[in-house]
This record gives sequence, structure tokens and C-alpha cells, in this order.
Amino acid sequence: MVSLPRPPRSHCPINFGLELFGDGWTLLILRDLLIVGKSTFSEFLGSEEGIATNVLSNRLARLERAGLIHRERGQGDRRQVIYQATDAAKALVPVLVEMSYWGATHDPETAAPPGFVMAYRADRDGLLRRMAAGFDPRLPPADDG
Amino acid sequence: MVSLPRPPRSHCPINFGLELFGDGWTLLILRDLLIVGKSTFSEFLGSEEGIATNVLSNRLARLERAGLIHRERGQGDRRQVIYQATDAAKALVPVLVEMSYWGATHDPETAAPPGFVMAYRADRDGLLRRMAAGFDPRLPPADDG
DNA sequence: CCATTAGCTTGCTTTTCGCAAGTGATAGCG
DNA sequence: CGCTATCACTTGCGAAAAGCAAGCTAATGG
Repeated sequence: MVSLPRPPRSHCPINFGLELFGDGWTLLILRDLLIVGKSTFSEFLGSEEGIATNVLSNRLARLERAGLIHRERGQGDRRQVIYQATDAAKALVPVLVEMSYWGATHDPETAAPPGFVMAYRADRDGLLRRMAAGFDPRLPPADDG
Repeated sequence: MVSLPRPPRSHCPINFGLELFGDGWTLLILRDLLIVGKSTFSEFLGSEEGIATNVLSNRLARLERAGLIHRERGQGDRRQVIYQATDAAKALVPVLVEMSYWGATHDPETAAPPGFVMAYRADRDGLLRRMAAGFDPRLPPADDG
């Protein structure tokens, strides 16, 4: 279960999500965490979209309080903080995949790999299963299974 | 195809969507338009979450410029403006459905009808097809097909 | 003809964003 | 050990956006 900082405007299931990630940055952090495989502050900071440090810090704190991520000190480098997705965050992968498919098919200049749209159309369920197992759809498909 | 007011921070397909509806209100308007069946300014205004008139006006203008909705004067009442979803907006239904499923299964106080989660689990593709045909998943299922 | 409704716009206050700079705790190196 | 770099932030400030209330115009209904 997930908890919001303040009572939501409504308990419509769409609005519940929006109260948590209805802004321009939170889903990009979750993309980096769930799909790209990033896990530290500076990795998130390095993403193409250029999030500011104070906004990143604020969103990570909100996600932690909500129960979507938890933090842990690095084993080797004790300065590092490793962010990890909880099951509630992992359950957002289908939302990210649908958004990706929509963006890839409606942005004339999309940077989505052509293989993603094909893989989605051919076998969405299989794609989701492979992503749950750690597969990154931005990479070209491997020759063997 | 969809056009953004300014060039996006990146052409990542997730970011492309966020540039258009990465805020707390736009997807609620699209929910009302695509799922609830609303189509006028005052109907959107009447939704539980309580959007302000200036914000609603701004989002409708953005959605129109982007090509997700178009406006039309009412046939009977000439004061009314009827907003209609374009194909690009209709293609967002799967995103809304995945967000709904996530919200319904992660908000302990969700207002989603129990039938929705069951219908999703039993036959997601069928649910999407019925929704494309105008079915509102908030309503209890009809006895006959 | 007058009150009402639909669809906005304007003005003002509060909140959030975006950018730059600064801080404290390690880490690595000579 | 001393110096510099890196990591993960925090702080301050101007700009943009959100929220709230009021007003405004055109069309309707009685």
C-alpha cells in the first residue's frame, strides 16, 4: 500500500496516482529507476532532461515517504545512497510501458527504439514479463532467448 | 501526430507524454472526456477534484493546440462548447486503465468499483475493447453481453 | 425584459520551479 | 597528513504556475 502526504482530492484511482506522480519529474525518476537501471542521486541527475538538485531531492523524499522507494547507504563508497524500487513502484512498469507506446507512436521525432513498438505490438505480455525480469527495452534484442 | 507548444526536454517517449499531461489536471480532464463521457466546460468543472476555471480553460486550450481534442459549438444551445477527443487522445485509454489499476490496487481507500479490478485481471484486452466501444468500467456489468 | 446559465478572463495571493551557490561527509592521492 | 574531488544534499532568490474570487459577454428561458 501507498500513502500520500495529504488527503487526496478524491479517491478516484487515476487521481490517486496523479497526487503522487502528477508532475513533470517523478515518472522520469521512476523510469530511470525501473527501466534504465539507475539507482543513485548523481545518476538521476545526469539524465538528459536535466532535473534540478532541489527538485530531485524533494521527489526522492516524497517517493520514500509514499513507500515507492527506499534508501540504503552504499556498501563500498559510504557517501553514496542507493535508491531501490519497492513492489508498489515495480507495479508501475505497465503504466510506463503504455506511456512509452503512446509517446513512441505520437511523437514524430521520438527517440524510442523501433524495436520497442514492434515488440509491444507483437507480444505486450511477453515484453512486460521480460521487463519484470530486468530486460531493458531500449537495448537491441539478443539473438538467443 | 501530436505537437507540443515548446520543444521537449528530450524525445524519450515517456517524457514526451509528460510534457503534455505531466501535471495534476490534464489527465483528469481526459478521464472525464474518455471514460466518464463528459464533454462541456461546466461538466469538467463539476468533477469531484474541483479544478479552477482558469486552469481548466488553460488545459483545454493546450490540449486543443496539441491535437488531443477539438471544440465545436453546441447544436441546440449555442452557448455550449462541445469538446471531443481525437484519435490521439483515444489512444491514451490504455494509459488511463493502467493508472486506474495501479491506483485501485495501491490506494487502501480507493473508490474504484471492485468490478474493475476483477475485469482487468480476468480479461484486460476485452476490457479495453469494451471501453473503446464506449463502455464505462465504473458501471456495474450488464447481465447480458 | 430580466434573471440565469455557459464559458470564459482578470486580478491577486500563495505555492512551486529553476538556477546558482554553498555545505558536510567521505574518498583518493602524493 | 594535507589537498582536492566527489556525493548527496540544502539554501536563497527571482520567475512561473496554481488557487481563489470576482467579473464579463453572449445566449436562454420564463
